[in-house]
Amino acid sequence: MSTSAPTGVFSSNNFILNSLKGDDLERLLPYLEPVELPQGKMLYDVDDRIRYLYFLNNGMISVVNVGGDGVQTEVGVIGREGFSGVEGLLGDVSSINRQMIQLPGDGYRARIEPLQDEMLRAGAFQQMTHKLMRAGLAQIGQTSLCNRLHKNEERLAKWLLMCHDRFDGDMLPITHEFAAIMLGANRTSVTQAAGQLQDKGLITYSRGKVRVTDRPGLEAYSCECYRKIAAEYARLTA
Amino acid sequence: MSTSAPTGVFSSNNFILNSLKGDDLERLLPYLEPVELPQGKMLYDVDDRIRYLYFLNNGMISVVNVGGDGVQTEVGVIGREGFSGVEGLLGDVSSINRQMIQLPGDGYRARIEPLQDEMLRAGAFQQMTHKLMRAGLAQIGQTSLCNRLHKNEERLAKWLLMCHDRFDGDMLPITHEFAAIMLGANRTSVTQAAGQLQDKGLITYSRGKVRVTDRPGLEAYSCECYRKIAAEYARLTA
DNA sequence: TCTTATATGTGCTAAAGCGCACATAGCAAA
DNA sequence: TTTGCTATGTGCGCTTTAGCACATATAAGA
Repeated sequence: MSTSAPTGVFSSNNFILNSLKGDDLERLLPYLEPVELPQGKMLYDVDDRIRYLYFLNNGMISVVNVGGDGVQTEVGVIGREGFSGVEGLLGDVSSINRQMIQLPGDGYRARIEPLQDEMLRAGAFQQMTHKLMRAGLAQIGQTSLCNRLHKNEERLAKWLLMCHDRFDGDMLPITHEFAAIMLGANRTSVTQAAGQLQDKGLITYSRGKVRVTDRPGLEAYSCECYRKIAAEYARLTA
Repeated sequence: MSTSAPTGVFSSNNFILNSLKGDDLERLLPYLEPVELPQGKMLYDVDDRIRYLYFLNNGMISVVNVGGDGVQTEVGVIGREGFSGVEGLLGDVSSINRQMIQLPGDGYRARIEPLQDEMLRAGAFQQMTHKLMRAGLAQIGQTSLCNRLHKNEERLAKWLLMCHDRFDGDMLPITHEFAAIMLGANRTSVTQAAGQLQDKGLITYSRGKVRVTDRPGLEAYSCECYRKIAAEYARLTA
């Protein structure tokens, strides 16, 4: 808290912060505060005013839409490849959806105001944000198709891969219950699907811990949506 | 073609063009060409280079994601409230998805280059585009949830309402077959759903013509997604 | 060790929707 | 009028998944 602004050499695992150099970075440094992000922490709920943007070094945010009767579905995820709260930079600071920490981690946060100013400059931050929105549009569109057309088992595989990409280690702290909420599916259906993935030797799990044991196999089994989304984000850093 | 650039008083039903005044408008006028948009015309296919942006006065574009095995689902629609090809303004001119004219109409098109320049200016066009992207993110997210959680009949109602909003008159040129593709559903399932909406007195249809006979009833029957999306776009012009 | 909360296993019924086959009906061109 | 194409109606079996209910197992804490 007290040593909020990193000085001198700055380093981060966040792809966006990492891509900034010179003045583009210098202007932001004073506003970056390190934060710990515990599992379950809600960054924004629907219609909340966005005050901070979060740049993760590790961990994963679930971006969730909420239906009229309280049902939810994840429409996208955010990890070190991006930052949360982009919509706050688009002329209105209210959050479109619910965003919460799905996998714990750490990163930096910055008040939204200096970043709004940055968006008015045709600089590196604006450019990266635009690219990120492009990838975000691709992700959310592909997820929409996936939600409609693919089976729970494939969607679970895809989702575990996306988690695995953004979290250090092979052991993911995830319960069937939570995965079900994210996938917009029934808990028993997820248990069914997870059981099948386990039978195929792709994962093992026990009481809230899912271990990815055969990453290539999981990729092969997942629907093409995983690859399409990953490819879109790979272009960000290419 | 020859009288491409409207001069003097300019008027359009397109909300974005309409919102521009003074210099912000003047800079674009030389690039605007009137276009007719016949049903079925493909504006961009996946990975196509985006050369023109389309500003509709009337009609509707379907934004469609395409799966590995050729299956498709609509992930969003565009009418006079926006313009097509926003992703071309985000650092890469390749199209993320397939975009085609679902309901015929007319409008203007402009080469992408002057609009890319415009995006580097903190002017009215950039501002409107940002707001539009915000609404687009909201639409596509809500559609994703809808695709996952709501029944075909509700989704059909929602889709017909979105068509109705963007097309002049109550008679929509739509076949069950085409609606099925857009909804990512079976043709027979759409026939089933359409039959039920007709039984309820909300629509009538025959051979590629769907007539909305009870608009308020259709709104009441549709899932909340319609209202949420409409509300988000209403903020654009508020 | 005992207790308790939570995570997972499993069995059942039912609904939704797919996928296919085939019938019929309306429209248009010859 | 005839022909043919396209749009819609309909029936049926099948898969997936929802939605329950309840059993069991594991971890954490008293």
